[in-house]
This record gives sequence, C-alpha cells and structure tokens, in this order.
Amino acid sequence: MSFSICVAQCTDSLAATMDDQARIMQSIGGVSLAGHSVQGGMALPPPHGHDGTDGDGRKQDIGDILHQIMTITDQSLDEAQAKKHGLNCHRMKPALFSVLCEIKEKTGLSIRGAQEEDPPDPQLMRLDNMLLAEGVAGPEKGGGSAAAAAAAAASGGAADNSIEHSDYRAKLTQIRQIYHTELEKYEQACNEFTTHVMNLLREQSRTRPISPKEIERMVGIIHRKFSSIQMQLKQSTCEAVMILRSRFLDARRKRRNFSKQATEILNEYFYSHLSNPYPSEEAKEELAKKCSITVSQGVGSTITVSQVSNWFGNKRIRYKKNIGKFQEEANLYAAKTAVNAAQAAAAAVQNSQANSPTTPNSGFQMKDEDFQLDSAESKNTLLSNMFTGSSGSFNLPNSGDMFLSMQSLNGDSYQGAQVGANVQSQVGSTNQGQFLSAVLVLPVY
DNA sequence: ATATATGATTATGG
DNA sequence: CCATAATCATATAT
Repeated sequence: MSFSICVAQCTDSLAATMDDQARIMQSIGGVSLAGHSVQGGMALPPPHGHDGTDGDGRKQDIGDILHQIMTITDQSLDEAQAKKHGLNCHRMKPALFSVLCEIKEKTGLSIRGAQEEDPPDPQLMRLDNMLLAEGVAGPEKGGGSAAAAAAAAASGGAADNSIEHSDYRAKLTQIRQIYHTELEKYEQACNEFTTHVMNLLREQSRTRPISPKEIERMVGIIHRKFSSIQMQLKQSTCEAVMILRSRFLDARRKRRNFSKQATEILNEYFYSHLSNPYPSEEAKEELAKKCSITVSQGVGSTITVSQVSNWFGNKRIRYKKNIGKFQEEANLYAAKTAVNAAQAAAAAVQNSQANSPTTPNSGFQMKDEDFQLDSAESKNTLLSNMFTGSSGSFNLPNSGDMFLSMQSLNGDSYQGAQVGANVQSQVGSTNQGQFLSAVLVLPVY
C-alpha cells in the first residue's frame, strides 16, 4: 500500500508519530476527510478510491501534509491554536477519536503490565527508620519549646548533661526543621506538578485519546520521581545527622585533663574521705564549683557535677584496683589535709597565723566549719585506714597489700598517738616524712 | 614509639 | 538514678 510505504519513508524522528497515524488511517479504511479544508490552509487528500490509480497525486498530498507537520513549529502559537480548534470541530473527529481510543486501548495494554507495583524500597525504609530513631522524622516536638522544656526539666538534676547536649540538640532541631520544610516543599511541588500534568492530559484528551489508566500511570511516574527526590533528601539528612553525631561524639570523647588544681582538690576530698569516698550531690556541686573556680583563668573548662562523679567513679575503682600504686599519693594528700588541719587547729588555739613553708595554704579555706569537721574525720579515718587496710563501707577486697606495706613500715599495732611516735623513728621517704610530721603536729591542739 | 594515666562511655545490677 | 567494672580513646610520660 502506497500510503504506508510512504509513511515508512519518514524520518526516524517522525516515525513513531507517523506510525500511529498510519495505523489509524489504515484502520479507518475508506473514511477520509476529503473535501473539508481545514483552517490554516492545510488541505487533506481528495476523496479517492483504493484502486491506486492516482498514486502520484496522493503522494504529493501526503508530502504536503508531512511538510506542514514538520514545519508546524514555525507557525505561531495562535495559528496552531486555531488549527487545533479547527480540527477539534471537525465533524469526523468523534469517529476518529473513538477509533484512536480503541487502538490505544489495545496497544496500551501491552505497554503496561511490565512495570507495576514495586515493593517498598528497603533502603528507603532503612532511612525512614533511622530518621525516626534520631527524632528527625516523626511527631514534631515543637523545636525550641521542647529544648526549653527539656532544659527546664533537667535544670534541677542533670543540668550539666543538658548543657553538654544543648548545641547538639539545637543542631539536630535545625536539621529536622530543614528536613520538614524541604519535605513539605517537595510534597507541594509534587502535588502541583501532578495536578498540572493531569490538567494538561485532560486538555489533551480532547484531541488525543488518553485513558484513565494512562493518567494513573503518569501520576505514578511522577510520584515515583518525586519519591526518589525525597529519598535523596532523606539520605542527605541522614548523612548530616551522622556527621553531626560523629562530630559530637568525637568532641565528647576528646579528653582534656583537668587542671592540676582541680585534680588536687578532688584528690584531697577523696583521700580525706577515703572511708566513704561518695560525695553527696551538694558536695559534688561544691567540688565542681571549687575546681572550676581554681581553674577559671584557663579556657572555659567548667568542671561539671557529672565530671566530678566520673572522677570519683574512676578514682574509686582505680584506687581499689591497685592501692599500692596510690599509696604515695594517699600519703601526700593525707599529709596536706593533716597539715592544714593542724594549721587550722594551731591557728585556732594560738589565735595567730602559723604559716608553714611546705604548704602555703592558698587553695584551702579553713574558715569553713565543714572543712574542719572533714579534717577531723580525715585524721581518724586516715589512721585507721592506713593501719587496718580497710574502713567503713569502702571495703577493699585486696587490702592485704596495704596492710603488709604498712606493717613493714610499722611493725607495731596501732594505738592512737603511739602510732605516730613509732613511725617517727622510721621516717623514710619525703612524702611519708611530710605526712608523719604533719601527724605529729596533731597533738598540738 | 610504647607505656601509662586519665576522662568519658557503656553494660549491668540494685 | 547511682555504683561498679570494663572499655574506649586520648593525653602525657618514658
């Protein structure tokens, strides 16, 4: 058939379009639009039988049509619009249209079927779960108000914890807000685009057959596209959260030693309360305050209550684990407190300023009656600690070492001031000497 | 470069 | 929530 042959000669770019038309033309057989000139000057072939007697003229007509089609983009929008309207109004249009629909229905079924409901992407689910777990997705907790509420709630007990985490939380909130904003934006854009496309298709459905299924498919494609964009968003959000988290954890893990002074204060408390090295909450707060005060000159290394707790936890366990290693330290600090106590006592008794060259009592305030009590307690517990190896509730499982070492130092049993006297004759190391001399000062008061 | 010290975190139990 | 014990990871000493 000459028509189809001709059509087959079309350029590749037009082939698909023309193929449809060729089939349509074939299927409508003898029906033609002959005799009805179309607005815009496009003339359709005159009525002809299919006897093939007028092949050349027909070819010429078709050539014209093709030419017009190919140059249609050269025409103005108004012209095209008018032409479209003209076609729409053509009296044969309903018949043509129904045929087109029919064909479409047949061919469309084969187009579809291959791609259908894809299972939920496991990776997407993973991302969703993670975002949910990180609190990025899920119910909005009100951003700033939540942070404020949390801070308020924590201000009593774990204020430091909240402060430590506050900027992490702030950043997380920021990420969440961006995420939600973007998500909403995408959602909106998706909806807008969908309705736009649907309107377009509806508009086009007047001139070309579009089945509801096709629209549905189109919407599906759009949604898939947008959900893939959303997945990218989720992915980048996850990434941001991960980076934030790792940075935060790194920062937290980054260890900075306490200042010498802070360590001294903590050690002093520890060894003066060796029998029960469990500072109360208030005591911890005070220690934290003291430590941060003494170190105030440095960078803002504010030692928090939880840091004090950490310190005591570590200290207890490490002391208990290897008492021998801490002996020197224990003696040192015991001596310090003893000296201070002695000085305090001496000062109190003599009502004068008894300054010792070994320990310029700069860091310690003796005005405070608490401290004096502590000092008194420390003397007692210290002595019993040193010579029994254990005391109070802070029981030491392997206190034998200590006991032995002390025994080697002091073979006698312990009896109050006598101990000091006995030990005095065996002063060996400077630290112990310091301690012992300090102890010997005790009877002064 | 290796060893030790140390602050922080985690797991577990009360 | 607090204590302990183990562990991590870094800081500092050797």
